[in-house]
Amino acid sequence: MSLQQDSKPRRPGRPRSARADKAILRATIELLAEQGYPALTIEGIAERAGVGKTTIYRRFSSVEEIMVRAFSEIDVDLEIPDTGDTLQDLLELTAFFRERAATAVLFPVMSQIIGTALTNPSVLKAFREHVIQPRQAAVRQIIERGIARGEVRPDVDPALIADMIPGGIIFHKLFQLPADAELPADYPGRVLAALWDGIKAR
Amino acid sequence: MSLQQDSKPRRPGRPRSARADKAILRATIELLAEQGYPALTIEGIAERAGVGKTTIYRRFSSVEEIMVRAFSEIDVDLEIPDTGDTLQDLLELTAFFRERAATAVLFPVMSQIIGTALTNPSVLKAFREHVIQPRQAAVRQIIERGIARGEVRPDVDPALIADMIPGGIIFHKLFQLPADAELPADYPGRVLAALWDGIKAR
DNA sequence: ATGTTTCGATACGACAGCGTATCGATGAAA
DNA sequence: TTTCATCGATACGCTGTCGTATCGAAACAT
Repeated sequence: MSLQQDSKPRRPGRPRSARADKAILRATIELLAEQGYPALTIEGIAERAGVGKTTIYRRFSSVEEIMVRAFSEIDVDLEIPDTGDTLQDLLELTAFFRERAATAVLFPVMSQIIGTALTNPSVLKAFREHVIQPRQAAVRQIIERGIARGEVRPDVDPALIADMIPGGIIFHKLFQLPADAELPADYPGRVLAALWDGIKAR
Repeated sequence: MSLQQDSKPRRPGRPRSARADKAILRATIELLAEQGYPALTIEGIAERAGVGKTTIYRRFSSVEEIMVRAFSEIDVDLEIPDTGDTLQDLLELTAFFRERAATAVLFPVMSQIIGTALTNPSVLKAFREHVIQPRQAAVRQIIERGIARGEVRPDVDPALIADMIPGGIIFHKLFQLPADAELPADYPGRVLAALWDGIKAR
């Protein structure tokens, strides 16, 4: 038995192109963000990625599979603020959320995922795991740190706050702002002003 | 000039069927909620409504037009609680939101609208005007009443609260709960517990 | 050099939904 | 009774996407 048996089976022939891999995933995210799920066809992805349909079908068997993979590859360049002050940490994290909600990619992608969730639960699942959960974990961690330091009331549910901060932001952008408008820069501060007195230690 | 000139032009021939009108709009909402936007085709609506395609094309020129009309017809059976106590009013209204979010119709329809908004802004607009705005106005009215009574801090922004309450609920249901799960009955109370100390008068 | 696999490109038949046209029947006004 | 738009039903050609097959060129191991 070779020691490399399952780590590097090394099949013969021309290796799969890593370039094509990236181009497919990139084209998928971009198409989804720019033109929406209905435009996300195999042929459309292939054309945008500069790749043959064959190359896609050799890797994936459906658009949904490509999306799931694309979300798995999203880099979570998410740093959890740690200034020593809970309110300041929350402010910085919320400002980061606002900045990302303004991004030309993340917000439209999320909207498409929401719409598609009814018929594609696996796509929603991947988005939850790779995009939503890290962000919510960041909120929870800050709150838990605050509780440990005595800055936050111990009976505050971190998960609830992790719903309300992004929930408020997303709702505002979805249903209040014009489609092309950005969230006001003072919105994070206003959200936290409404919440902080309810959760801070007394 | 006839006095009835523009109120009842009364064209000759067989009148449009009000029965068909209702069946089309009803089938549209149901199809959207059950199978999603991709399944919302003219032929699908016609079949479900028990109506000929001709009958639809005589009234609408696209699926989007039907959706806009369908939202305009949604009955806003929304009563604004008025118990004399602001927190109690908010609790009752939030409980109503929770109940509706559990509905088999409203929540999935909203999800489809969000997904479709990128390519169909007019549909989003109609949904905002006929579904979202009345609900947000209810929150705002309760808050403003509370401010007038001195129960709520005068510097609280009613619109912000009107974002955060439904935003938190929707976010939780979208990204936290399993697809078929209902919001816990105590969720409204927990949302308000987090907010109330931040907005109540001191 | 040879063998094997992937590359991008292209062609194929199948299918679904589009928007239009046409049908005889229906319902209300004149 | 006559007139006429609407009724549900059905057929039409068009288009876009599907998934598959096939091509010669390219890439890597032996």
